[in-house]
Amino acid sequence: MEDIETKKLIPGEGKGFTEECTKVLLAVSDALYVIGGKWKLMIIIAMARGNSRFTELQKQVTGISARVLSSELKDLEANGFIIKRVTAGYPVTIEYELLPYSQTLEELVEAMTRWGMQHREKIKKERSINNSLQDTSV
Amino acid sequence: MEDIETKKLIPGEGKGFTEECTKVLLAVSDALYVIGGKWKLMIIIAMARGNSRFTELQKQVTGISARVLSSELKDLEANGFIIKRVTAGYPVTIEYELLPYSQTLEELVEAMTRWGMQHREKIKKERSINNSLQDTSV
DNA sequence: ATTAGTGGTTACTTAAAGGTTAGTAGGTTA
DNA sequence: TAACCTACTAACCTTTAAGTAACCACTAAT
Repeated sequence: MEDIETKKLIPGEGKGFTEECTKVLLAVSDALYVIGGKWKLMIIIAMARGNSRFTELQKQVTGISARVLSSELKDLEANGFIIKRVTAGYPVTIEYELLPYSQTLEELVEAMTRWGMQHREKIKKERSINNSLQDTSV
Repeated sequence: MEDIETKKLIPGEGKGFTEECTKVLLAVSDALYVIGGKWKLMIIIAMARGNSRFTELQKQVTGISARVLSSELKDLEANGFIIKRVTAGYPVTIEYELLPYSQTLEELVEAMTRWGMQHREKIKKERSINNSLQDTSV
């Protein structure tokens, strides 16, 4: 896919293309470190779709518990993706808002969404083929 | 970002834009389920860069243990990303090859790589700003 | 006064992921 | 023959992620 031309071997280093590969590997593991895990992207997506209250998020992101949502929101705030906004008033309202930095994830989220949809389709097709071929097996 | 027009509430369902959001959420969680975790993408990247032997992969994907590499390779094979090829010969050689389906991940991997690099830069900048502002704090 | 909802926190527990060490079965090197 | 390399696997242990349940402070309705 990519062309391998640099190939400047450090004396003592193994066979070729280690450095360029290592850079990519590092970047991907950085990304996974910050937005990996089951919930972080899901919360950001739900927020991008208009959910900003704690209970809204808990309903939209099905399966998440209050404890996990709470701690994930703190992580996301610490990493500069969201901000917690407390509005004083008769009922104090708390809202979570996306910060501009969360928009840098758009491309990634879209790519992941496309791939996930595509993959689900693939699995569905495979299952139907398998079912029609061997229907009697356990 | 996206326009909200469908809004066909199922009677009994909550307030708006739940379905479109749910689709995206489902797709993303599907993707995370298959390629999430610390290692799967890293292994695919290392393979795309020319590594095909077990020990090569273990060297390139720094930090992975033999046990984990072995089980991840099995997962990747079961999901149709790679194939294990055993070549009979005086020393039997075992090679792992990417299957065409792994190419569907290209867009996603590129997006993740770009984001990861960008993020590392951001952190670096933030750290240098903080250091120059308050250097004496604990 | 009781009940219910919001927005959490804390403590406890379980489940999953990953690491460590050792060992095996084959082959090669010296 | 000993020591080392490849490609693992098994057993065991630690760490992290996530789930459960209870509880708190506040509001609002009955």
